[in-house]
Amino acid sequence: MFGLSQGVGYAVKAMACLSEDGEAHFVREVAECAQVPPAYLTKVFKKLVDAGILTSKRGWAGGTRLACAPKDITLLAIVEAIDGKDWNRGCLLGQEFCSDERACPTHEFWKVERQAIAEKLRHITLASCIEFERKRGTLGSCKCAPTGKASPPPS
Amino acid sequence: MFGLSQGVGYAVKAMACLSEDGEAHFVREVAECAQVPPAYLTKVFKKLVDAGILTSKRGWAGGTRLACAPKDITLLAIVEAIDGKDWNRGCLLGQEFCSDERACPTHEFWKVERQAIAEKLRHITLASCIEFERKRGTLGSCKCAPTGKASPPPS
DNA sequence: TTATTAATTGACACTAATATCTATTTATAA
DNA sequence: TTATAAATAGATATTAGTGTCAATTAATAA
Repeated sequence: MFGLSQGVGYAVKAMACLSEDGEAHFVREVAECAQVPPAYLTKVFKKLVDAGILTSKRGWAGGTRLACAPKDITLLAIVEAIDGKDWNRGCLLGQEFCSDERACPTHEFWKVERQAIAEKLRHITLASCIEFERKRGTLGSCKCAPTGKASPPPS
Repeated sequence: MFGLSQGVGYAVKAMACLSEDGEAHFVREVAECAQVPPAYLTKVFKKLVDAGILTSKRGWAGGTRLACAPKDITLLAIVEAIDGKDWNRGCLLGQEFCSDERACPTHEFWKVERQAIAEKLRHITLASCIEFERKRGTLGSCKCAPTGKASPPPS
């Protein structure tokens, strides 16, 4: 009721896994590594691909990978890709006709706050999230880890 | 996706109408004045009554009124009544195991921000909302206005 | 006591976010 | 070319918030 969508949380966890080696990985592997619903993650990844944050390739030896370095992917970009550009628009109290000209009691406060939140998300990159995810302890032990890149099945 | 519930907005508008004269009014009158769905407003009012913010009386010449003066009703109390005490709990990025010990990149920032939001809502009272609602121009012309108290039908 | 009134209660739609499943499309190995 | 693999697309299920409706309960005038 107050915060970002579940999809954003899934995206952050999953992309932290992808950050490990910069290689392409299968959605099901990433989902297992990040412990998020695999089928739902395909929908989340689609939005990130459309936003140009991830790239994907179909078919044999396909997969999904980061479009650029983790330090160049901001949380704001991820949030906008998943929740839309208007994710933090609107009056805190939900008043339809709240504006600069006719301001609700929280208007000025909220204008500053939501801008601060957006700026914070703009300056935190995916790189910062890796350390957090590492503390989960699973990052190095799943197929997304450098030692287990998305290799085609043995021929 | 990012903000308070619709119910909070309805509550603020409706209680601003009730603030006009401090008298009891019928839900349907308040709903018309505030231009919110009447049937849904009964649900919202029920939560406010349970929280002790409104009082209600059934039957002939019944109605709903503020339990205390507008200046003594904070937005925080309204929000907690409608969205629950945990309305701003949890990690901004939705990470289940985010904590002081294992902090996500937004943890400290968000801890400060959400506290600031709660404090802001704690110090804004319903009295502050009346002026905003007055600018809508409808407050003085509906049955919630002082001249049109919830009078029993003419006998 | 009886009728009327309005809040209360519970059951039922509608919508968006979340979540799953199947079919299709695309890319590659063989 | 054929078979296979994996993303993509589309249909459907689930849940919570939103919203409506009808039956019930409580209060008061008569």
